[in-house]
Amino acid sequence: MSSIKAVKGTRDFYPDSMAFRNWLYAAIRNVSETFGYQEFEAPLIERLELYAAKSGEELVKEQSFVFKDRGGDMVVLRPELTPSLARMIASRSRELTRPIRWWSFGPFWRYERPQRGRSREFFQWNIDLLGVVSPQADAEIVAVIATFFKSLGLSPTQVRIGVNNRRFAESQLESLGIPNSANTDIFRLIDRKEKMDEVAWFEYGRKLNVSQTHLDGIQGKLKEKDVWKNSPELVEFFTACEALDIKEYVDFEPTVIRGLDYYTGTVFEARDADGSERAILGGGRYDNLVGDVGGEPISGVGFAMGDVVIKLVLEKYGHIPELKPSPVDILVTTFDESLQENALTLATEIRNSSFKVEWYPQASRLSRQLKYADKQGIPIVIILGPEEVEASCVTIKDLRGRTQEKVPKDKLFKYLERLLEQQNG
RNA sequence: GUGGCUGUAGCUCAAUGGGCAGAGCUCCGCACUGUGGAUGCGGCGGUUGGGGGUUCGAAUCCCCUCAGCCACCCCA
Repeated sequence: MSSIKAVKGTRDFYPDSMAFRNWLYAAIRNVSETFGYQEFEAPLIERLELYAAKSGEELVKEQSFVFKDRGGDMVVLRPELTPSLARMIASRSRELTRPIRWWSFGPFWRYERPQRGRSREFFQWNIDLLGVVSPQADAEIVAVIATFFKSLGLSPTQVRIGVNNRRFAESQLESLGIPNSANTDIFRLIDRKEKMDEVAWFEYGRKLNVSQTHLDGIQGKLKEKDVWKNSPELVEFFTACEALDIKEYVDFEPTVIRGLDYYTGTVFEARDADGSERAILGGGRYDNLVGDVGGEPISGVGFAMGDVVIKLVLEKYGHIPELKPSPVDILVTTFDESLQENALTLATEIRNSSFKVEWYPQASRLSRQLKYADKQGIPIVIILGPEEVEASCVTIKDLRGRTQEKVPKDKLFKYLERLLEQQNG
């Protein structure tokens, strides 16, 4: 038990969890690039003022790591990426070719009580499409999500993407005679609908000074799953989803509103289908964000996904593959002390032919070296003992099939190539 | 920030009502000096999260504190 503990809410990434993180990163990169998005990164600390403009007030005031630096400036460990993105876009807004498709994967911090699905330091995938305003653009971002799920083996019965539109929600409220000025509270109320039982929900509504008539009206509206057909914007959105072949993942969900204030149009979130975990990701369209930090207004649509909940969901459905700890495919054993140099030379030769090779760094018993290869998930072991040296060959053992063969040195590389192709194929 | 549950070996957990801190797994060694996730034997490993209190005696009871988990809040 070490006496110095890790900071609360942080996680140590030992090689096995690092392997998962990199696997997830690779899947994210793959999907992002499939749709033409370009990777970028922003600073991990920003000036406090950057978040003053928008973000939910609470996010910065209550839930961020804020410090005074040595020069006396207030800085924040970034709790989210969108303001940084907005700043970066704003400061080059004339020279960036539009549409802008950017994505990023990096660490974020929020000063909250850690619990299931939530830590104080987490990794987040952000992806945004800026400079184009259309339901089709919104649908593309949702298609990125669906494609991502598909690529991980998550089926439409396992995960769902709920979509709504804030402007449409506002018009629905107007039709009930609810003034726009009440929207912040009402949106919060709507956001809770699925999470509370009916009695508690009405109670909460009354606390917000919403009349019984309005509460009944809202409850009624939230039950109508087809009202989106009255919104041309949503109709176009769902038509685009069909063209993008993702409709099976997507629902109209009137209770999806999202917490952050800067969303203006389409909003969406993805959840585990049975709703037992917190939201996997959330996002939507924001119209004015870049203008708020001093650039020309540019509209965008995007989302953020944390690494914690998606991992829980993938674990739940058994979609995380066996990730082998070692990055190499080949282990060169050391037979005995006298052959140590031979082993080193052999490992170097193989490495120089651009294979990934690990050398066993001492002359332990052979069974021990084989056990090591097993545990590290290294599929191929090369044995170079006196017999092999005598015959100028090596023994290549394939741990996957429990087979082995003596291979002349001049045919070694071809043989290895063929073995490893089998693995990838 | 509020409330609840839990902290015992690297990990998972035991320890009758307060009476000698244990087991499994892991790790290391040996059986086994040319061949694997098996088996057997042995070994390493602990201020019982930390601090204080009650007691002849505390892993056990009480208080404080820290951490983890769960719910709220909020959200990825």
